[in-house]
Amino acid sequence: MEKQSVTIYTVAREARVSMATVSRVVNGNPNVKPETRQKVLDVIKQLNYRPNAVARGLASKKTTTVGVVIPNITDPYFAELALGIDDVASMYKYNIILTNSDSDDEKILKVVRSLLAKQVDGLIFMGHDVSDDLRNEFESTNTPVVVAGSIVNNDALPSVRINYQAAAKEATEFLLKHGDQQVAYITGPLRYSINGEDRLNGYKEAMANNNVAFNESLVIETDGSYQAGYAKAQEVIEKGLKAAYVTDDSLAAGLLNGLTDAGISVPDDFELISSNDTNYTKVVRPTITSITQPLYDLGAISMRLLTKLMDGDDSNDDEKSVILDHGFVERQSTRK
Amino acid sequence: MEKQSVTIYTVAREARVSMATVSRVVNGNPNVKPETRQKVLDVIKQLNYRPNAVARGLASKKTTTVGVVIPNITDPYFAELALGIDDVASMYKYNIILTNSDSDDEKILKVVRSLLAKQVDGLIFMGHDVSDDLRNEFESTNTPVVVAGSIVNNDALPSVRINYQAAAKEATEFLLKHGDQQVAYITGPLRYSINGEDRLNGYKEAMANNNVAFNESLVIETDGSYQAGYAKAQEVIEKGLKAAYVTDDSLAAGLLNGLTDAGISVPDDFELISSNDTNYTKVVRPTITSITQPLYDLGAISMRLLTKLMDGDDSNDDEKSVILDHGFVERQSTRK
DNA sequence: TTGAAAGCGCTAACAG
DNA sequence: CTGTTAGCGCTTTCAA
Repeated sequence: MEKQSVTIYTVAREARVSMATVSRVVNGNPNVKPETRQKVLDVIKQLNYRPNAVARGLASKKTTTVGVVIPNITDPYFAELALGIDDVASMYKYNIILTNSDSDDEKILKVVRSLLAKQVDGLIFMGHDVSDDLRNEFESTNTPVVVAGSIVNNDALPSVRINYQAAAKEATEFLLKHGDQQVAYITGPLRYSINGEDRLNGYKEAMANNNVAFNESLVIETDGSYQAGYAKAQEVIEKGLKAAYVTDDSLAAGLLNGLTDAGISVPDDFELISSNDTNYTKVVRPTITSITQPLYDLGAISMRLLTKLMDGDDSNDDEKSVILDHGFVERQSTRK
Repeated sequence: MEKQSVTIYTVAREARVSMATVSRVVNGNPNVKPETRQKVLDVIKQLNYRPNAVARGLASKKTTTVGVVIPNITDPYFAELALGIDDVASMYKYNIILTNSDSDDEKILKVVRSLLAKQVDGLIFMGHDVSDDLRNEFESTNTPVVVAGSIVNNDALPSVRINYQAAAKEATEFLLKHGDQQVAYITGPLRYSINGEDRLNGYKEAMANNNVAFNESLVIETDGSYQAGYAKAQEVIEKGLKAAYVTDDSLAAGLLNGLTDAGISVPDDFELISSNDTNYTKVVRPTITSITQPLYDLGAISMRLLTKLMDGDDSNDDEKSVILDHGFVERQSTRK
């Protein structure tokens, strides 16, 4: 009992007009006599006609679909951005092909190619890194690309982010001003420029500003996970550290819980500041003092920027990159 | 400097073969002489030819894309399912159009229609409810649909889930056996059948089994959010309650923190069990005892089932619905 | 205001 | 093993 599909041709025949006319009314073209329009509309409703977006895409070379690559949907940081992206996308009548990249360069390349093959009108890339092959791919396509959050070393591409270096500097100085001389820098992979350059530079800058020598052994690298944070509590205790600026909320939450479970009292015995202001920082106890980022807006504005690019609005090449304001919120993981 | 797009025709001409042959090579059709294949492959590489998936979709009536509707990406429960879906999808070479529905019936209908217009090969629906219009939509399309998690009143549609009633019953009985006679049922919206029927029935069943009368005032309805849980702590304290089975992890986490911040000690003064075993239950302190669900698998198996349906494998109509095993894990929010 | 007709780039018989 | 030929369902000139 396969339903017979009703096409634009069926409608045209039934309404005794041409396909062109049907196409016009479907697309809201004003050059149609009201009576004709009504007649067509009636037939469309009666037949329950639904335009085939694939055919439309082929003919018009627009798919009203944008690709979004995300390292991991279950990461609250990126999920929040994705929410902003999706909201604005649907506001502009775009659908989103969302693909997990697992931060794996091979897979990233694969999905980007697949997205491009599907003729997405634009692409939003979230990730920690842009490999050479990927950069190549982006440069050799006409499809506009926007980088959202997390990447900086990338002036070639339009991007939306905050000033990670300044934020890290402020967080570190906050700790320094509390008299913590040995502020650790506990981080996700340093090969990601956001960790290995921007934030680390901010950290160093704060140290320099306060005349405390940079100490390599205070830089503690992890994979950025909750588990890694939990496990590092031991090392932190052994080293007798008293404070840390942490680059990821999951990492910070893990560290916090590891410390607490080991009998260390935060913030009395240890002060902690994190970077992303995701739910992690608010759900744990004590809550975590953090740099704040407009997560939703980071995504929303990326998508908004992309719509402009897709509309061919290259007018202001100067503002291809958008830096949003960040903030800072004191919670319970630091002392008053 | 718009790049001239290279089509199958360009390749055919350059390789001095027909489009059909190029198509065969691209699609791995074995009926091509090795030398010819090589020649075509060379030209493809040289021209950097990429097949246009939209054209392919139009011609073949397959888009290798599936639609996924999700209430909210940032909800860890659904995000985990989405991860499973995406992994299996990419395993089977499908892309995913992921759309947030905000649990809004109007919007759900809109996105489902849009997905169908885009000729997705299949659809995975995550949500709390299926409105009449939506059910209608699903029934009048040939596109296979699988419901993943959360919905039960829906025997018409293939679905993948756990036995929510049995799980709720076990959780409630655990509390009852601890001597808590006044076990509250703190829930998200009761209009969702999963809360208003399945879990509630499990709760009642447990009460009946243990000869404790069902008490309407122990059923506390909320919107299911962390904030709602936090706020409800007050009411719980005023009512002098000592234990609760909670239907959502965010809700449970909020309640827990609300209680703790109000000076109530969990589990000494109050026992708490939650339902979904998301990160929430593991990150808070005390950690939350919970029903466990194979979240990732729920998604993965939904997608796997969908691939079968898309392949037209209607062979076993009997097992259209899959019920996965659930479990239970004791953590710190209940006494030993 | 409307229609005819030429594609969009590819797949899928069918014939050879 | 390979080529020819219709489409897939729609948009978009171009004329009328």
